[in-house]
Amino acid sequence: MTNSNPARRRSYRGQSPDARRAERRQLLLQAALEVVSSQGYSNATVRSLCASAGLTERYFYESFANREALLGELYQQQTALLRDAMLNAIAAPGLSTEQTMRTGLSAFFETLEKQPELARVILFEIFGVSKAMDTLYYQAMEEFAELIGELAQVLGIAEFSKPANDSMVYAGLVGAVVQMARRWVLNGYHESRESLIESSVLLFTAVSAHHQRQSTSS
Amino acid sequence: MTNSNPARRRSYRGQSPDARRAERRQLLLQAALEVVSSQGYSNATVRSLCASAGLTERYFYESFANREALLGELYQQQTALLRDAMLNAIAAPGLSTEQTMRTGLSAFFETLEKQPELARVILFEIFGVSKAMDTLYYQAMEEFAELIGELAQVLGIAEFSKPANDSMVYAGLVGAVVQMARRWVLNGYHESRESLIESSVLLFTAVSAHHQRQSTSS
DNA sequence: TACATTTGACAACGCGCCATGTCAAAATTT
DNA sequence: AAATTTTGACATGGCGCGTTGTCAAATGTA
Repeated sequence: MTNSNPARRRSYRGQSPDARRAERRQLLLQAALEVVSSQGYSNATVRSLCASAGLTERYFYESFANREALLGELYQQQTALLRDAMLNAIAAPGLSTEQTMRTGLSAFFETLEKQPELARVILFEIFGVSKAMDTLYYQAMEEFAELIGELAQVLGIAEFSKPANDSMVYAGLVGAVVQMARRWVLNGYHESRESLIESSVLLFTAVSAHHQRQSTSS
Repeated sequence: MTNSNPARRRSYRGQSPDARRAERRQLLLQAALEVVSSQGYSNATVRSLCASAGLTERYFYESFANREALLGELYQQQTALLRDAMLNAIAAPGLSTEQTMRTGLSAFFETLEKQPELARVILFEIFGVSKAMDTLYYQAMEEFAELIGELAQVLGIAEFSKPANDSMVYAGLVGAVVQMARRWVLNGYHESRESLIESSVLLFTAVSAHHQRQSTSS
């Protein structure tokens, strides 16, 4: 039995107990990324995850309450990677409206192309796992929509004419880009990344231009 | 044991064996719609489906090979309902481009609002069930995108400037509308249907107008 | 070297489900 | 009424999984 007395905890392989725990946790997350992206969530059993991580079941429950908790962590981790890539891209100073859109979308598709496991988890394997998981997904979609909304504010293209609803339009744009990405991944990245970027920029540009025209013609 | 000799098959309740089979099949499909939309697919076990249909397990396997086959039928049935509603709406003669878009989208959101069980199944419960199920979903999305493409041809707004990809743009539009619908349903249909229609029409109009401008300015 | 902690391999329990089977009661025909 | 088909209620087997537990081997400490 593991001794919980702190005075008795030992170093192993030159690592403290906490460091070993953290390492095992990372191994499990890495294994989850591999197994879930290649075999699907339903085949990512505790046994297969542990086997892939080179650990035994006990260490699974050391770091995670259950399978769902692990996938939740994985999803949040991968979503953060994607979001950060996009935020870093558009943080460059002096970008025009269209350049901002193109840069952000470019980072989005580039990340999905260079990290296909991330793409599978975020775009496909997250669904139908559980209510809590679905909530995570819809929250992430909402966050991306809000990000677009904030950018629209800064870029001065917000507030569409009633009765259209701004945040609904932004949600729609997110849905459009995500659907394009799904199609892209599903077809084995057959089309060029450039093509994806241009198709999505076209949508954003169209909506932006439409807004300009409406607000100047009124 | 059921006698397979046709000469020995009897009428019951004034219905032929085939008619009774068909009725039981419909009962199961109706039960699937209710149970899946209210409890989710994972809770739609063979037992609960049969209990809701007022039948016993044997009759489940009389009409369907397994749970997945039933949900597949259900999905195709509900998707057909939605598609037909839209096709009937835009079949009205003498509609302008914008009227066609508005009419089709109006039928889309109206169907989802008046048939919330259909909405749950089509927009949420279909995911993560199985590979075959996912394929059905992506095929349906592709069909809707192709429908938009055909309409664009007829309305003369197809062929965007390269390197954007037409069918990818159409897929994006489908993704946008579906995402809007999901948000709407998820928030308990809080917004008015009119608002949803206008937000989605805005996207379509923007893309259409963008195309007109690009092709006339070249 | 003696001892305690950590680790890995694996067994074991309980659970729910799918799928099939059993059997008597109900319904219909002859 | 007797015989046969159909039906409904329920039992059973088989399977995989999550989760906990056992125990010896490996690795560290004193």
